[in-house]
Amino acid sequence: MSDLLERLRGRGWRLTSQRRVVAEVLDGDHVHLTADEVHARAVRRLPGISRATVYNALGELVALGEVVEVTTDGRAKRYDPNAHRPHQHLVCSGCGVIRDVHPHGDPLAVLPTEERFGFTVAAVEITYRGQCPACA
Amino acid sequence: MSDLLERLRGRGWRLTSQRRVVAEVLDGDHVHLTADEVHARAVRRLPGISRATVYNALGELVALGEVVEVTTDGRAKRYDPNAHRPHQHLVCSGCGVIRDVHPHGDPLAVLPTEERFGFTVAAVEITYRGQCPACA
DNA sequence: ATCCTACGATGGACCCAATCCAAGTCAAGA
DNA sequence: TCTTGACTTGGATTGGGTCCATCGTAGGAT
Repeated sequence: MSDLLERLRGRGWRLTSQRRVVAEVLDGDHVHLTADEVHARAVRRLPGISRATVYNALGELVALGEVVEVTTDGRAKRYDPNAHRPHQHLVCSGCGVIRDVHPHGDPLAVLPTEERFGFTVAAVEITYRGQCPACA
Repeated sequence: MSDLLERLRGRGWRLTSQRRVVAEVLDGDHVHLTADEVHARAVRRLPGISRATVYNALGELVALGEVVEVTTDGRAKRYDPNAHRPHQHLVCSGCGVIRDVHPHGDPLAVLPTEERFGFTVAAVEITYRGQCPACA
């Protein structure tokens, strides 16, 4: 975590108590929190921190590549702090729980050139859907 | 299209002029429209059709498996009438244009058993991201 | 240690997509 | 043709997110 804060400072990120708390919340649990959940946890550590500030900090962390946004349900975006380890997501259609998963091979490789329509393809996001053991 | 309407009637779908128009709009162009875009086109054919009705009809078509919802940008959901031909999506990070694509092989097969955590995996959604020729 | 100032935080208004609801309408079976 | 339960309507409401004017402060300069 201090690695993260150091990295951010090195990039000219002004280190405020609010930003520190948001970064700590994301680092604390290896989960997929919504912005409101991040805000709720941040408030516990720093009462009075505003929702707008949390949104700002999350947006900056995403822009800096430290956190990735995932939208698995068409509702609130979720923030995944595991940005430096490439992975995909497995989502339970029943309860919505999300697990990080690692498919075999390079997911980009299975898209043939003639199916790329001249695009320069840079990234791929995969969502596997099914029922978790508890919901099945 | 009349196939679709017949199929829906066969399933007890009460065929109203509004539902007919929504189905026709989706069938007309092979595109990925937002609910508001569907509404705008539906109004041209049936002035006065309400947004709520369009949302209702779209939700029913999705539930019936005739249309799939796609959320590629965290904003408005898009409705893809090409539900019976399995495919994935290639999205331009610049202009947002969406193309249907067909990767090689079975996308489910690349997820090893030990990465499924006991889930019964039923479906997979893949979004490839890159720059289209015009934006590159 | 103190000052300066540009960058960050605040919260309340605002926006967009979507859903809800009570009242009115109508498809289609009898 | 009648009847009725399913469908439509539009206006209010919700949920998630953004905007903005004002206030506060991190951290470099002195």
